[in-house]
Amino acid sequence: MTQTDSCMVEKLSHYITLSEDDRILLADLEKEETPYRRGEEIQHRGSEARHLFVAKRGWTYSFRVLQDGRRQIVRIHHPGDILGLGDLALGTASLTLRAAEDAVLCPFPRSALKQIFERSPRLTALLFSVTLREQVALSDTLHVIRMTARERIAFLLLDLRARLCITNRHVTDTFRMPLTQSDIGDAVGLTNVYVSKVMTMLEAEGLIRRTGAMIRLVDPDALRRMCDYTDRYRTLDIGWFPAPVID
Amino acid sequence: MTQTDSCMVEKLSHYITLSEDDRILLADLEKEETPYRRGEEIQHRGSEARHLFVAKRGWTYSFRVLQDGRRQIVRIHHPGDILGLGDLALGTASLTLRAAEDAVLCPFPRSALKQIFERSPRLTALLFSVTLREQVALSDTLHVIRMTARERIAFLLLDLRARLCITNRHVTDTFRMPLTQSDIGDAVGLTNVYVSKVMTMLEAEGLIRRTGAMIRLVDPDALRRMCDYTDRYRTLDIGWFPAPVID
DNA sequence: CGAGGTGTTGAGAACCATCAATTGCCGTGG
DNA sequence: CCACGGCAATTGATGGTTCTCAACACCTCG
Repeated sequence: MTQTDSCMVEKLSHYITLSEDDRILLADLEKEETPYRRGEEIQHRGSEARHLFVAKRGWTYSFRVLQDGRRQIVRIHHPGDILGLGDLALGTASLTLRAAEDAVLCPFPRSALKQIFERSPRLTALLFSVTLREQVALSDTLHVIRMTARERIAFLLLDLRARLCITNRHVTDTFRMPLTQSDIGDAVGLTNVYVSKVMTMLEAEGLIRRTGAMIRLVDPDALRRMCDYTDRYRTLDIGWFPAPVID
Repeated sequence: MTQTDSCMVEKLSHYITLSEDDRILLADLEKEETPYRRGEEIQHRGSEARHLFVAKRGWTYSFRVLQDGRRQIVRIHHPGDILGLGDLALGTASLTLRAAEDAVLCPFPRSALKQIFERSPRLTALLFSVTLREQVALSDTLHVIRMTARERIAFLLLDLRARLCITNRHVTDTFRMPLTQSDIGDAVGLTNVYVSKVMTMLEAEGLIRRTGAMIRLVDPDALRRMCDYTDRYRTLDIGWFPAPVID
């Protein structure tokens, strides 16, 4: 039972040692499973945000449609992420959530968070920190969206890789990319046409290598210098956390 | 002593009734005061984020410098805001913090948060929610930065007004704007030159009116339609909050 | 009175968008 | 097995929004 079959627990254990009670609280979030097909809408902007989700399998993303029809993808979600937290403060979904490929999510009610807040200050602090880091990631996106197209693409690739490394330690420089070029464009503020042109250029320059749905960062250091990338996911400052509750 | 002389307490009281212990916990954050001069740097990106701040007087902003020297202002802070929360997860400041005008901040150590997490789940939930809303605000910024220059400026003005309304109920359509046009440009991804051109246009069209440092939104509805603005600050969903602790 | 910051205005250039056409791939159905 | 449709990616020509550079007016403050 202490065996980890949840990528969320695995992801969180990367930062602190979870108590038995913490694991029980977290297991509660993954009781239920719902599958979604590629392209399917999971939650619509404006709808009541009744529950949150733990991502179990497959990539998903949150986006918003501009008045002229273009999309802005705000965040790409991976297995182990908690989805819909941002809307907790509003009660209404501020973004539309969609499956980028076939995916499985675990919906859970908001009251489950109440349990966590009341029973484990330490786990609460961890969830708080993870949320804060998402915020930093958003401000990074805001920063990179003002750079040139090349730099934006480089940033996106490095960031995806860094995030995949947390749950999957043996991800090094090659990973699977289930997003279309339109998705990529909507994430960094470019058209699919220009994404194609830039990626073709990057490949011609020997910085990346594409084979099917796999992508390889041939020269990650060059990419990093290009867009001034810093990995936000490797560590988390837990110095200020409350001590574990003594049972 | 229950008299509110803190704009942070006033801001938070806008959403829930604070217990006596909550007020004590919050008062602890504002024990110390530090003044800053207009343009002065409060915290530098990369430095150790030793403490957080409560903004007491004056506008400040967090920004990051691009490789070519341009700035991206990520967030504009008003009195009553808590500054530096985002960096709590990293231990290092991810953004530089600067005073947009003469300002007074209250620095407090991270351990003060530990107190709050341990003693008041309800106040913790409130701080968590306020943070989540900042996150939504950031995703709004990401959204608006893909629109045209006119729309970006309209959004910024509406957003500033909505935020000022929380602490200052009688702010209606006229408010003081201490930011330079360079600041405004850096906040929404434009040059000071273009900000000037757009604002001159907006004024010629009768949408806004400038007199000195004051700005008046003459036709807020037209501005709202223009950039699809929604006010995030009026309410907060507190339905899931833990119950107050019984003393 | 001079200096520096702030805002305004104009001319030209750049980056990326838009539009359009083509290729390749895959799953579907005849 | 092949024809077909649709999606994804590619490539080229043209154009627009905003940037860059530059000059000037205004105000405040030393």
